Amino acid sequence: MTLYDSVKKTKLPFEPLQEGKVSLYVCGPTVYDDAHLGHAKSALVFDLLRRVLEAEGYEVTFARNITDIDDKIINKARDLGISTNEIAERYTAAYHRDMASIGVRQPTLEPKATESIEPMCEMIQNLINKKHAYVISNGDIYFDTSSDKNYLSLSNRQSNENISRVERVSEKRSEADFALWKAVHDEGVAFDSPFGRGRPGWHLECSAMIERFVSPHVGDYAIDIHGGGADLLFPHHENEAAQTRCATNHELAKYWIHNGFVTIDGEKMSKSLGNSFFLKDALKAYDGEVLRFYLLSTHYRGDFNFNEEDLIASKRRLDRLYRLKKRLFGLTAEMIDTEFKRNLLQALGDDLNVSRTYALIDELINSANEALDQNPKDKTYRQILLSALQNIETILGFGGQNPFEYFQLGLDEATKTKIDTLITRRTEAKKAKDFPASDAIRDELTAMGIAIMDTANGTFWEIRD
RNA sequence: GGCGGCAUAGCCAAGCGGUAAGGCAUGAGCCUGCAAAGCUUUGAUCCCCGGUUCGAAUCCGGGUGCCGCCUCCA
Repeated sequence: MTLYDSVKKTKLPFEPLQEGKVSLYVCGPTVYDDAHLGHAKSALVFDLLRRVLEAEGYEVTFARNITDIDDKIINKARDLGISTNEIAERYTAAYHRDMASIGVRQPTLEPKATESIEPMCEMIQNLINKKHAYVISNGDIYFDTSSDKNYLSLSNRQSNENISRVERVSEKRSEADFALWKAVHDEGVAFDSPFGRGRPGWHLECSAMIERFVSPHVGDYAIDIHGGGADLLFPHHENEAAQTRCATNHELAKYWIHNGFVTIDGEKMSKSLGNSFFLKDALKAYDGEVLRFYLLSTHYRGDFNFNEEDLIASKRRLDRLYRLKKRLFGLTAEMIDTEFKRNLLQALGDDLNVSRTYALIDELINSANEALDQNPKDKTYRQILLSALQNIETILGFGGQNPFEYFQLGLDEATKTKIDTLITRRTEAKKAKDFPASDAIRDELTAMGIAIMDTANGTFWEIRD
């Protein structure tokens, strides 16, 4: 397969460090608030990449960290009058719950910053020994960016001299130098270390965890693929890369993958604009699977402008998949190697070309409906179709629900019973050729937001949006 | 100011030099007691200007317009 490397700025054939194995690390959330649609998009992109790599036969080590200690967490804990642990646990659980609802699988490794202090200290010591880091009088430890001749090569910047001069620390050797360790002298949240009480810098966490928990330690790179949102390229990934390069003498990642932003009305979500859209709120209005299908529907590198019209159009597209699944209902899956699967992997293997992938699915649905109209009883063909749907479910993570329940989500049993009763009465009226009566019942159902469809196998119903 | 991305039918969106995928919406037809679902069908020369080429949405140059990073950020 090929992947677009956002550092080399070109699509490259993917060749893993180790035969048949892939190490993939993605920057996860800082757990101080609920996940928004941007977190969802990023998680979905790398969940898809992981599934595709697995479908290609790779053994994938997929790591996604949890930053569970950070100024934002500390501030929130102070505002709410509870401990940082409570905040971190609350939002870690929320993150897991929200991601599960859109079909994001748990990573194989999920290291937490607070449980990785020791490897971080080891890396700091290493950097100090190699003169890549220095301690200032208050105990803070900084990375010396001038000591890394490749600094800024990742983000392709010329110099960092024109950055804004907020919070000037006079003892820093260069404005570009960043903290590896921040000494804590009061009663604040801190960890014991060989450098005294303090807290680790954010950038350090990823480098140290990768080195300790993820890297297979073969070849010129720590891991195969490092991913994250496009806004992390600088300074976060630049700094990670520098730390790893200087501490270990190998580069951090062979491939860098960055996903585009989710925007609302064309603008990036941010606290200051007040246009954050939390995933949990989206889930109140839309099914998690529909959100997955929608958020995954355009290429991961481009920005994604979230809006309800497109989401509804997207849902209608997914509906077609489930209507086909209805037509196959009752068959037991019996996996057949399909040409469809090869086509699917070929499209996805081209830097996750989901547009082409979705088009393949649409074409499958179209040709399947046509063929089933012609020859509804072709058992072999039906098995092939079912296998294809199974492939979609495994690789793309949607289409796995019971097709009847998919169209009936959110309705209580009493309503469902009422609908069934009305349909039974209508069927009787139809049998008696009492069409005014049967149409009146259909109007009643329509008013309830229910659409019905008569088929050879009986009358089915769906919720209309 | 520095760096980067994007601009394709009403909307979303592929395309990576050889004559514009797919979906949603719309109009028409088939099917249906009538519908729904399904099927068929309807529509763009690709932001503008110049260049390279037998040939460009695709390459080069110059514009215009959006967006992002450079501060915590998926």
